[in-house]
Amino acid sequence: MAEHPTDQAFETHDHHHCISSAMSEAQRICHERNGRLTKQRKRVLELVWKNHKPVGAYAILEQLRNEGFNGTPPTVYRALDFLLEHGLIHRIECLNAYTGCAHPGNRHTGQFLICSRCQRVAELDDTNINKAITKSAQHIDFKVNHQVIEISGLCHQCQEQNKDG
Amino acid sequence: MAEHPTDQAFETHDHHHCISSAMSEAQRICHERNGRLTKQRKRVLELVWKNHKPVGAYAILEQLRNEGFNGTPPTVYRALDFLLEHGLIHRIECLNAYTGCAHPGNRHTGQFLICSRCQRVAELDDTNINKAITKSAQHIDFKVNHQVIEISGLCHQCQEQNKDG
DNA sequence: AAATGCTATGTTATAGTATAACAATATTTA
DNA sequence: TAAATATTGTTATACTATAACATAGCATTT
Repeated sequence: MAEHPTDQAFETHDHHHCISSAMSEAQRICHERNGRLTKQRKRVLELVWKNHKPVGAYAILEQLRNEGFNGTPPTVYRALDFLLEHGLIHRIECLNAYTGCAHPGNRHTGQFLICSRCQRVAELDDTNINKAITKSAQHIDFKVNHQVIEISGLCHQCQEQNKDG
Repeated sequence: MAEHPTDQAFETHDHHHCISSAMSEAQRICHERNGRLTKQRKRVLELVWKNHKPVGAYAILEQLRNEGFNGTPPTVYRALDFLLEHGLIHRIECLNAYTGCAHPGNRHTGQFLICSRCQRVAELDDTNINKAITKSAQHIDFKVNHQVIEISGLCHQCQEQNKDG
């Protein structure tokens, strides 16, 4: 866990690599934990990883239907629940949407920078933020279980483009 | 803004004081800004302040109806929007619920400790958390606009009571 | 007071997000 | 194979939020 772990989501990068790496990681993790990455779950994970923009459950549903999968809300929510449980995706509360986990393995809570212009989300895991929160919680003897940290604003690229437009 | 501003929400306290202080602050702020704290808006604010547990829009709606107010969703959401705009309440994203702002005045973003056992929420405004986030965002040139920081867990009192029960 | 413009509320309908409950099927284990 | 477990199918419904347009209230000017 770096002090300032720059996520590449806001930079130009080969996203195919993100996807394939996420998928093979998912395979590995599920195997390790005896979780079954079924066809539908796998496809939902791929759709979530399509890009770095969080995607809503009903958008996933529509995609699945287009592809001939069975599609009703429970199908999608079950797959999402599975993926959440195994730490393969995160839910972005302020968007009611889901995004691929950048560092899957065990269920953890991330910190998210959300660009309100391009919709991309970068996942951080900044030690200093975690420390500050832990310290503040300890101070009033609050036992932390889960964190939602979602920072909205403008990524570097979108700040530049706003100057142009 | 203290370094560890202990909010009293998790401590036993005279909540009538919270309410009356919140209401008079609201009056003052609205007057200052030429915002109209109408009868309905005022009543919604009171209901939000009923205790330190965030309350959903439809729970407010039901209360209003019981009291003979006109009640449809837009009525409630409009009141909530007004109160949010004037920094008198906060929305808790992970609960889809609303809670009174502990330090009203200008629209700001708080940090919330949410007890998953007693449902009470304490609002913090911890300098170190803010600093850590600012620093992390600056590092990748991300321009922060809004923060959602919601920490779920157990408050001191509920940790104790879990040992008993 | 009447006319005007603005703010707030009323009203109906609908969009968007998520889960309950039970049936059927597939997979693993005994 | 039978029993147990996990996954998926299916229908219905709950919960959260907003769009769109009509009406009413208040403030300012004339």
